[in-house]
Amino acid sequence: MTSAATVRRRSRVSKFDQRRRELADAALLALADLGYARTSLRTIAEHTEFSHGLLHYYFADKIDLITYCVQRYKAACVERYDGLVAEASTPEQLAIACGDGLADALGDAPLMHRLWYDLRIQSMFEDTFREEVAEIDESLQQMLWRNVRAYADLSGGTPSCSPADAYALFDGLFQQALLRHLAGTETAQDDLRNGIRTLLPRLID
Amino acid sequence: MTSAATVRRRSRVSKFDQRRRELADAALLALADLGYARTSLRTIAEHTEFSHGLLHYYFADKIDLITYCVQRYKAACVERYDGLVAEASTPEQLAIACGDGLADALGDAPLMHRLWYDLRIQSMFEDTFREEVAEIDESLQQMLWRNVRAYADLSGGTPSCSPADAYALFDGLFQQALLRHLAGTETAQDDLRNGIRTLLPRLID
DNA sequence: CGCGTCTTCGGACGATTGTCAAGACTTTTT
DNA sequence: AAAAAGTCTTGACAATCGTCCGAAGACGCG
Repeated sequence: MTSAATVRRRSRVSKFDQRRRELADAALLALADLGYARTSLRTIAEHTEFSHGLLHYYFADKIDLITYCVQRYKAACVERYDGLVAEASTPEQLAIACGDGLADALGDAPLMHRLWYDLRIQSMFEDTFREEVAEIDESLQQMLWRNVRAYADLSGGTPSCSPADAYALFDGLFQQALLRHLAGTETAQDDLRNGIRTLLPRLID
Repeated sequence: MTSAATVRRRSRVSKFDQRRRELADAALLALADLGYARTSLRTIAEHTEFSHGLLHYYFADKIDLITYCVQRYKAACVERYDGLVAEASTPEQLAIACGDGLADALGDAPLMHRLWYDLRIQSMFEDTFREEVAEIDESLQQMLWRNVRAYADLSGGTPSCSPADAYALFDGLFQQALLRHLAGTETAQDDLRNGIRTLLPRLID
């Protein structure tokens, strides 16, 4: 195989992958709008400039598409939260930054977070996504644990709970705030901010 | 209207309601099996001894049925958790009892709790159940708050967070444990037990 | 018994679903 | 330019969905 052929082939493959990503991103928008239970392949296609038949050219079936969507979502999550470990010189600053960060995330993209929780629940019924979902949960847990450790360092203590427990506690606050936020409660973001800020010191000895 | 007629009518009405409850309970089993997204009226009927047409005799439409299911579920929840405030003479005993209680609930009926989380997510997409779901959340929050207050009394302190935050934290631990339990993690129940036991003292000043 | 009301059944409907295949259009290769 | 490969549209399919309806069964009352 010549070098030129390799480049050409690579280009085709990458174009194929690029369209896959494009379609998956449109599908994510549809899913965020309607939720897993109410999203069909045709409504997904309506979120693109293409027809519904094309989806089966780029994806084997619906499960394949949604699995790929979840992976895309995960990539976006990791990328977004990777540089999110706030820089702060005092534990109070870090706690505030952490609360603000999560409250902003809640306010900026509530529908995407709603979708994430939806898919995570679906993974309890269908084991097709289970693995992917578990990986996302894992990376979110690690992201949060970095913050907890940074807070412990700044305050001169050590974390007094497991990373899994810390993540579960933060996630509980976030999900409850999302629930209220979508129900129209104005104070949901502020409550989350305060909840996070007061939670952090509780996790340190 | 004669007295006899009243009795007859009452009897008819109560028989009508009784069958509604019966069908709703069967529907809950189907929902617990398959989840909201995958449960149709015909699969619900297959969980009963009746045909699918009967469902529309007792319920106006599918939303009516599921709404009634959620109400039934709520009634069961409140009844179950109302007498669950453990009797303990030391804070340590109460913390252990609380952890054991939630861990047992997780182990006894994981599918029902999975359904609860599913419906709570659906309430974020469809506002039909939103009210009912919020009421259930409220009662669960109150149940947990009774335990937190009892713990505070026994340990001679006062709760240092809001009821909503306390519930969110407990719920986060429970949901994460459920996720792991259904994924096959053997230690999920024990982790939940420990998580609850160590969480309670953190909420008290 | 006969009549009327309450229950239940089972088939049918139109709409929607996931899937697929045949063909048209576009781009690349020879 | 011809041929080939890749991309996209369209229409159809079988299955399933929620819903509705006519008829048959069950039951109570005169």
